[in-house]
Amino acid sequence: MKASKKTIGRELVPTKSEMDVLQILWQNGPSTVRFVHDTLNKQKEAVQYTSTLKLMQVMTEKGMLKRDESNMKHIYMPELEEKKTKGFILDRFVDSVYNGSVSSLMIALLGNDKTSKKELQKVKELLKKLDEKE
Amino acid sequence: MKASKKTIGRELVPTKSEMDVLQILWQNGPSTVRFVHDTLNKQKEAVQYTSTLKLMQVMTEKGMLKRDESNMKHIYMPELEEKKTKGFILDRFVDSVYNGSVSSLMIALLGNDKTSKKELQKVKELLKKLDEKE
DNA sequence: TGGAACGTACGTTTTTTATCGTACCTTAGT
DNA sequence: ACTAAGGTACGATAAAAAACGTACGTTCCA
Repeated sequence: MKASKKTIGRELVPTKSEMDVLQILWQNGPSTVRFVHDTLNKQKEAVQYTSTLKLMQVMTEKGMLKRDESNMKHIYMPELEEKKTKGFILDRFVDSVYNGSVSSLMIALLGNDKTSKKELQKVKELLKKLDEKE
Repeated sequence: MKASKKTIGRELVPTKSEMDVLQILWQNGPSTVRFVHDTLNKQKEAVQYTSTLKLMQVMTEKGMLKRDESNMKHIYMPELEEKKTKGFILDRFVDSVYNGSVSSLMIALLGNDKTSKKELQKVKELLKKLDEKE
Protein backbone atom coordinates (compact mmCIF):
# COMPACT_ATOMS: atom_id res chain seq x y z
CA MET A 1 0.00 0.00 0.00
CA LYS A 2 3.07 2.16 0.00
CA ALA A 3 3.45 5.09 -2.36
CA SER A 4 5.88 5.98 -5.12
CA LYS A 5 6.71 2.80 -6.98
CA LYS A 6 9.29 3.44 -9.59
CA THR A 7 6.89 2.80 -12.43
CA ILE A 8 4.68 5.06 -14.42
CA GLY A 9 1.91 2.82 -15.48
CA ARG A 10 3.76 -0.12 -16.85
CA GLU A 11 6.80 1.94 -17.70
CA LEU A 12 10.02 2.14 -15.79
CA VAL A 13 11.79 5.28 -14.78
CA PRO A 14 15.55 4.76 -14.92
CA THR A 15 17.95 5.97 -12.27
CA LYS A 16 21.01 7.94 -13.25
CA SER A 17 23.21 4.86 -13.66
CA GLU A 18 20.53 3.02 -15.54
CA MET A 19 20.19 5.98 -17.83
CA ASP A 20 23.88 5.85 -18.62
CA VAL A 21 23.56 2.25 -19.71
CA LEU A 22 20.50 2.96 -21.81
CA GLN A 23 22.21 5.84 -23.55
CA ILE A 24 25.06 3.64 -24.63
CA LEU A 25 22.71 0.97 -25.91
CA TRP A 26 20.60 3.46 -27.83
CA GLN A 27 23.61 5.04 -29.37
CA ASN A 28 25.42 1.88 -30.27
CA GLY A 29 22.73 -0.69 -30.71
CA PRO A 30 22.55 -4.07 -28.93
CA SER A 31 25.79 -4.65 -27.08
CA THR A 32 27.59 -6.90 -24.65
CA VAL A 33 28.20 -6.00 -21.03
CA ARG A 34 31.85 -5.72 -21.89
CA PHE A 35 31.20 -3.07 -24.48
CA VAL A 36 28.90 -1.05 -22.25
CA HIS A 37 31.32 -1.33 -19.40
CA ASP A 38 34.31 -0.16 -21.44
CA THR A 39 32.38 2.72 -22.94
CA LEU A 40 31.19 3.80 -19.54
CA ASN A 41 34.70 3.71 -18.17
CA LYS A 42 35.96 6.00 -20.89
CA GLN A 43 33.38 8.55 -19.86
CA LYS A 44 33.66 8.49 -16.10
CA GLU A 45 35.33 7.06 -13.09
CA ALA A 46 35.67 3.35 -13.47
CA VAL A 47 33.78 0.71 -11.54
CA GLN A 48 34.40 -3.03 -11.64
CA TYR A 49 33.15 -5.05 -14.54
CA THR A 50 30.91 -7.08 -12.28
CA SER A 51 29.21 -3.93 -11.08
CA THR A 52 28.18 -3.06 -14.58
CA LEU A 53 27.16 -6.65 -15.19
CA LYS A 54 25.03 -6.71 -12.09
CA LEU A 55 23.44 -3.41 -12.95
CA MET A 56 22.45 -4.66 -16.35
CA GLN A 57 21.16 -7.91 -14.94
CA VAL A 58 18.98 -6.04 -12.52
CA MET A 59 17.74 -3.81 -15.28
CA THR A 60 16.81 -6.91 -17.20
CA GLU A 61 14.89 -8.27 -14.23
CA LYS A 62 13.03 -5.01 -14.03
CA GLY A 63 12.08 -5.31 -17.65
CA MET A 64 14.09 -2.31 -18.68
CA LEU A 65 16.44 -4.32 -20.84
CA LYS A 66 16.07 -7.57 -22.71
CA ARG A 67 18.83 -9.83 -23.91
CA ASP A 68 19.76 -12.48 -26.35
CA GLU A 69 21.21 -15.36 -24.39
CA SER A 70 21.59 -17.72 -27.30
CA ASN A 71 25.31 -17.12 -27.38
CA MET A 72 27.69 -17.17 -24.53
CA LYS A 73 28.20 -13.45 -24.83
CA HIS A 74 24.78 -12.14 -24.02
CA ILE A 75 23.63 -9.26 -26.10
CA TYR A 76 21.62 -6.64 -24.26
CA MET A 77 19.23 -4.12 -25.71
CA PRO A 78 16.69 -1.65 -24.35
CA GLU A 79 13.16 -2.87 -23.97
CA LEU A 80 11.65 0.42 -25.07
CA GLU A 81 12.62 2.80 -27.78
CA GLU A 82 14.57 5.86 -26.86
CA LYS A 83 11.91 8.37 -27.68
CA LYS A 84 9.28 6.67 -25.61
CA THR A 85 11.47 6.28 -22.56
CA LYS A 86 12.77 9.81 -22.76
CA GLY A 87 9.23 10.99 -23.15
CA PHE A 88 8.30 9.49 -19.78
CA ILE A 89 11.37 10.87 -18.14
CA LEU A 90 10.82 14.30 -19.56
CA ASP A 91 7.20 14.42 -18.46
CA ARG A 92 8.21 13.42 -15.02
CA PHE A 93 10.96 16.00 -14.93
CA VAL A 94 8.69 18.79 -16.07
CA ASP A 95 6.15 17.83 -13.44
CA SER A 96 8.64 17.57 -10.67
CA VAL A 97 10.81 20.59 -11.35
CA TYR A 98 8.64 22.94 -13.37
CA ASN A 99 5.23 22.11 -11.97
CA GLY A 100 4.20 20.68 -15.28
CA SER A 101 4.78 23.89 -17.15
CA VAL A 102 6.62 23.21 -20.36
CA SER A 103 6.96 26.89 -21.11
CA SER A 104 8.71 27.53 -17.82
CA LEU A 105 11.25 24.95 -18.74
CA MET A 106 11.64 26.44 -22.20
CA ILE A 107 12.21 29.83 -20.75
CA ALA A 108 14.81 28.46 -18.41
CA LEU A 109 16.50 26.83 -21.37
CA LEU A 110 16.46 29.96 -23.46
CA GLY A 111 18.10 31.82 -20.64
CA ASN A 112 20.68 29.11 -20.20
CA ASP A 113 24.22 30.00 -21.15
CA LYS A 114 24.69 26.61 -22.65
CA THR A 115 22.12 27.36 -25.31
CA SER A 116 24.16 28.44 -28.31
CA LYS A 117 22.95 30.65 -31.12
CA LYS A 118 23.02 27.73 -33.46
CA GLU A 119 20.67 25.88 -31.23
CA LEU A 120 18.33 28.83 -30.99
CA GLN A 121 18.31 28.92 -34.76
CA LYS A 122 17.27 25.28 -34.91
CA VAL A 123 14.45 25.97 -32.53
CA LYS A 124 13.20 28.92 -34.51
CA GLU A 125 13.07 26.87 -37.64
CA LEU A 126 11.14 24.20 -35.90
CA LEU A 127 8.65 26.74 -34.63
CA LYS A 128 8.20 28.07 -38.13
CA LYS A 129 7.42 24.62 -39.40
CA LEU A 130 4.90 24.07 -36.68
CA ASP A 131 3.26 27.34 -37.62
CA GLU A 132 2.89 26.39 -41.21
CA LYS A 133 1.22 23.16 -40.37
CA GLU A 134 -1.70 24.90 -38.74
CA MET B 1 38.01 7.78 -4.64
CA LYS B 2 34.48 6.72 -5.45
CA ALA B 3 32.41 8.64 -7.97
CA SER B 4 29.08 10.49 -7.94
CA LYS B 5 28.77 12.42 -4.75
CA LYS B 6 25.47 14.20 -4.56
CA THR B 7 27.05 17.60 -4.73
CA ILE B 8 27.98 19.83 -7.63
CA GLY B 9 30.71 21.95 -6.27
CA ARG B 10 29.31 23.25 -3.05
CA GLU B 11 25.74 22.89 -4.23
CA LEU B 12 23.35 20.14 -3.36
CA VAL B 13 21.32 18.16 -5.82
CA PRO B 14 17.94 17.34 -4.33
CA THR B 15 16.35 13.93 -4.59
CA LYS B 16 12.80 13.63 -5.82
CA SER B 17 11.28 13.92 -2.33
CA GLU B 18 13.52 16.79 -1.43
CA MET B 19 12.48 18.54 -4.60
CA ASP B 20 8.85 18.25 -3.61
CA VAL B 21 9.56 19.98 -0.34
CA LEU B 22 11.57 22.73 -2.01
CA GLN B 23 8.81 23.42 -4.50
CA ILE B 24 6.32 23.98 -1.76
CA LEU B 25 8.64 26.31 0.07
CA TRP B 26 9.45 28.32 -3.02
CA GLN B 27 5.84 28.64 -3.93
CA ASN B 28 4.54 29.50 -0.52
CA GLY B 29 7.42 31.12 1.24
CA PRO B 30 8.87 30.05 4.59
CA SER B 31 6.59 27.45 6.16
CA THR B 32 6.18 25.01 8.99
CA VAL B 33 6.60 21.29 8.61
CA ARG B 34 2.89 20.98 9.18
CA PHE B 35 2.09 23.16 6.22
CA VAL B 36 4.52 21.40 3.92
CA HIS B 37 3.24 18.06 5.05
CA ASP B 38 -0.38 18.90 4.48
CA THR B 39 0.30 20.41 1.09
CA LEU B 40 2.26 17.37 0.07
CA ASN B 41 -0.52 15.09 1.15
CA LYS B 42 -3.01 16.90 -0.98
CA GLN B 43 -0.85 16.27 -3.99
CA LYS B 44 0.12 12.68 -3.53
CA GLU B 45 -0.20 9.57 -1.47
CA ALA B 46 0.17 10.44 2.14
CA VAL B 47 3.06 9.62 4.39
CA GLN B 48 3.24 10.12 8.15
CA TYR B 49 3.89 13.56 9.52
CA THR B 50 7.10 12.42 11.14
CA SER B 51 8.42 11.26 7.80
CA THR B 52 8.08 14.72 6.40
CA LEU B 53 9.54 16.18 9.55
CA LYS B 54 12.52 13.87 9.37
CA LEU B 55 13.04 14.61 5.70
CA MET B 56 13.10 18.31 6.35
CA GLN B 57 15.44 17.90 9.29
CA VAL B 58 17.83 15.92 7.16
CA MET B 59 17.62 18.52 4.44
CA THR B 60 18.51 21.14 7.02
CA GLU B 61 21.52 19.11 8.11
CA LYS B 62 22.63 18.90 4.51
CA GLY B 63 22.43 22.66 4.20
CA MET B 64 19.59 22.54 1.74
CA LEU B 65 17.15 24.24 4.07
CA LYS B 66 17.57 26.66 6.91
CA ARG B 67 15.12 27.38 9.69
CA ASP B 68 14.03 29.89 12.22
CA GLU B 69 13.87 28.12 15.56
CA SER B 70 13.08 31.14 17.63
CA ASN B 71 9.50 30.04 17.99
CA MET B 72 8.19 26.68 18.91
CA LYS B 73 6.90 26.18 15.41
CA HIS B 74 10.07 26.14 13.40
CA ILE B 75 9.86 27.95 10.12
CA TYR B 76 11.77 26.34 7.28
CA MET B 77 12.99 27.97 4.11
CA PRO B 78 15.25 26.99 1.21
CA GLU B 79 18.90 27.86 1.51
CA LEU B 80 19.27 28.69 -2.18
CA GLU B 81 17.06 30.59 -4.51
CA GLU B 82 14.84 28.67 -6.84
CA LYS B 83 16.49 29.75 -10.05
CA LYS B 84 19.94 28.74 -8.94
CA THR B 85 18.92 25.33 -7.72
CA LYS B 86 16.83 24.59 -10.76
CA GLY B 87 19.72 25.69 -12.91
CA PHE B 88 21.91 22.98 -11.45
CA ILE B 89 19.25 20.39 -11.81
CA LEU B 90 18.49 21.34 -15.36
CA ASP B 91 22.12 21.21 -16.41
CA ARG B 92 22.44 17.83 -14.90
CA PHE B 93 19.29 16.62 -16.57
CA VAL B 94 20.35 17.84 -19.99
CA ASP B 95 23.69 16.11 -19.60
CA SER B 96 22.25 12.87 -18.43
CA VAL B 97 19.28 12.49 -20.73
CA TYR B 98 20.10 14.62 -23.78
CA ASN B 99 23.86 14.24 -23.86
CA GLY B 100 24.24 17.88 -23.02
CA SER B 101 22.36 19.03 -26.07
CA VAL B 102 19.90 21.74 -25.14
CA SER B 103 18.45 21.82 -28.62
CA SER B 104 17.59 18.12 -28.47
CA LEU B 105 15.65 18.78 -25.34
CA MET B 106 13.92 21.75 -26.93
CA ILE B 107 12.94 19.71 -29.90
CA ALA B 108 11.56 17.01 -27.65
CA LEU B 109 9.56 19.66 -25.84
CA LEU B 110 8.19 21.17 -29.00
CA GLY B 111 7.03 17.76 -30.10
CA ASN B 112 5.46 17.09 -26.72
CA ASP B 113 1.69 16.94 -26.65
CA LYS B 114 1.67 18.78 -23.41
CA THR B 115 3.08 21.86 -25.06
CA SER B 116 0.05 23.99 -25.72
CA LYS B 117 -0.24 26.67 -28.37
CA LYS B 118 -0.26 29.32 -25.75
CA GLU B 119 3.02 28.11 -24.47
CA LEU B 120 4.48 28.04 -27.94
CA GLN B 121 3.40 31.62 -28.32
CA LYS B 122 5.23 32.60 -25.17
CA VAL B 123 8.35 30.95 -26.44
CA LYS B 124 8.17 32.70 -29.78
CA GLU B 125 7.90 36.05 -28.09
CA LEU B 126 10.88 35.30 -25.98
CA LEU B 127 12.88 34.34 -29.03
CA LYS B 128 11.94 37.58 -30.71
CA LYS B 129 13.17 39.53 -27.74
CA LEU B 130 16.43 37.68 -27.75
CA ASP B 131 16.81 38.48 -31.40
CA GLU B 132 16.34 42.15 -30.88
CA LYS B 133 18.97 42.30 -28.25
CA GLU B 134 21.66 41.23 -30.65
C1' DT C 1 -5.46 21.59 36.17
C1' DG C 2 -5.31 18.33 33.12
C1' DG C 3 -5.67 16.58 28.80
C1' DA C 4 -6.34 17.35 23.72
C1' DA C 5 -3.93 19.12 20.02
C1' DC C 6 0.06 20.18 18.04
C1' DG C 7 5.18 20.25 17.94
C1' DT C 8 10.08 18.41 17.86
C1' DA C 9 13.81 14.88 18.57
C1' DC C 10 15.76 10.85 17.32
C1' DG C 11 16.63 5.90 16.97
C1' DT C 12 15.05 2.29 13.78
C1' DT C 13 13.50 -0.14 9.88
C1' DT C 14 12.69 -0.98 5.10
C1' DT C 15 13.67 -0.47 0.40
C1' DT C 16 16.60 0.91 -3.39
C1' DT C 17 20.92 1.82 -5.49
C1' DA C 18 25.47 1.02 -6.14
C1' DT C 19 29.48 -1.99 -5.79
C1' DC C 20 32.27 -6.04 -5.07
C1' DG C 21 34.26 -10.63 -4.65
C1' DT C 22 34.24 -15.32 -5.50
C1' DA C 23 32.79 -19.36 -7.86
C1' DC C 24 32.23 -21.33 -11.89
C1' DC C 25 31.46 -21.89 -17.18
C1' DT C 26 33.34 -21.75 -22.32
C1' DT C 27 36.56 -21.44 -25.89
C1' DA C 28 40.72 -20.94 -28.35
C1' DG C 29 45.42 -21.86 -28.66
C1' DT C 30 49.49 -24.80 -27.56
C1' DA D 1 44.38 -32.29 -22.48
C1' DC D 2 45.40 -27.94 -20.07
C1' DT D 3 45.24 -23.46 -19.25
C1' DA D 4 44.65 -18.51 -19.83
C1' DA D 5 41.43 -15.19 -21.15
C1' DG D 6 37.12 -13.69 -20.95
C1' DG D 7 32.32 -14.62 -19.76
C1' DT D 8 28.15 -15.15 -16.42
C1' DA D 9 25.82 -16.11 -11.90
C1' DC D 10 24.97 -14.76 -7.56
C1' DG D 11 25.43 -13.78 -2.68
C1' DA D 12 27.08 -10.08 0.13
C1' DT D 13 27.75 -5.47 1.64
C1' DA D 14 27.60 -0.58 1.83
C1' DA D 15 25.37 3.58 1.46
C1' DA D 16 21.55 6.46 0.41
C1' DA D 17 16.63 7.43 0.45
C1' DA D 18 12.18 6.88 2.37
C1' DA D 19 9.12 6.06 5.98
C1' DC D 20 7.90 5.04 10.96
C1' DG D 21 7.07 4.88 15.99
C1' DT D 22 7.84 6.33 20.39
C1' DA D 23 9.15 9.62 23.72
C1' DC D 24 8.64 13.86 25.21
C1' DG D 25 7.84 19.21 25.27
C1' DT D 26 4.39 23.32 24.87
C1' DT D 27 -0.16 25.63 24.67
C1' DC D 28 -4.57 26.53 25.45
C1' DC D 29 -9.04 26.17 26.99
C1' DA D 30 -13.07 23.53 29.21
